[in-house]
Amino acid sequence: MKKKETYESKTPKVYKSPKLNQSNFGDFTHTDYLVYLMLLSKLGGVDKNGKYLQPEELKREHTLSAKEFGQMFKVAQPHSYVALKKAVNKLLKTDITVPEDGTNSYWRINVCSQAKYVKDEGKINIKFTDDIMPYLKQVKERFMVYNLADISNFKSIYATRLFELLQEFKETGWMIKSLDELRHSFSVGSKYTNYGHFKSRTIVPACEEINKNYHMKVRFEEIKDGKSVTAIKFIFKPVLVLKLINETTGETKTRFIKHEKKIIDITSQTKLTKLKSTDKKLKPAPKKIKKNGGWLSSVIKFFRKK
DNA sequence: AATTGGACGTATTTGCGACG
DNA sequence: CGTCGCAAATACGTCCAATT
Repeated sequence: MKKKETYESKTPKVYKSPKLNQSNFGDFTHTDYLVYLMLLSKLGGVDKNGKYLQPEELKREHTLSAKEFGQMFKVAQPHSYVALKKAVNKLLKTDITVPEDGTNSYWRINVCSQAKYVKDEGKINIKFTDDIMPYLKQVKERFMVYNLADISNFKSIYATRLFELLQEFKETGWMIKSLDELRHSFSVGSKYTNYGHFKSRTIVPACEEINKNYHMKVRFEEIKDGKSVTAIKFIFKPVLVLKLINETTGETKTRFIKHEKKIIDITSQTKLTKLKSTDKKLKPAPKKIKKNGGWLSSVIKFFRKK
């Protein structure tokens, strides 16, 4: 029954460097963005030993079918074709903007150099550019990976983006972003110049939607400089990190205890009023796990300095 | 004078079924 | 697999009155 040497993860995962994660994606609609993410999930990967593949080893050309897209995001059949078609246009026309380290400059890069919609087969072929590859380099520090399925229930792009941003800090439990950074990552452009509008139309609904789907308890505080808000501090339940040590071999492993997914009652889904804080608490992670084939584990929390 | 929050009308997206 | 077209849901721009 057990299968070894899997090259492709059964659950599609998105691999990104923080910079790519923080990038601005122009005028992608939510569906365009999902197509882009799904393509990214085909790009990254691990080898048979579970090691991340480095850019040189990655395949550049990928195919995405309307069917698999529809299944992943529960998009009705006819619509997924249209979605792919439109996304092809966007992917070719739009470039993404990535902040450069230590400066206020931005790089604008194209995601793909070729894209085609294969008629009668309902799929797209795209070829990623050289420019995006460095951002897929798997460096240990804060490299982020998450399951595509994790975001499949989000309806708004801001929820998706906020969720992605929070993934970088999932072990920390909080994240501070300046308004400018947020506006950049949310790609709002010149929209919502009024802070109140920005808040009520992006930050608040995004937090609500994430909490609707996960026991994550995201909330935020406004950080003010004088009277005006300049940054937002997001606070949420961090994931637990289990460090496993094999006493006999001295080998170590790391396990993450993710946020529990909420089960959404489909019957009441149409009009979800604000969820009361009767949410079940996260199952407390065991402080000690019994010896299990030589693996002894203890809970270690990691803190990261900002 | 400049900022904010609410409200409202319009434009854009999305969901869905019929159908070829 | 793919098109069409309509209805519902969201997103967005803008105006206005209250606030500082």
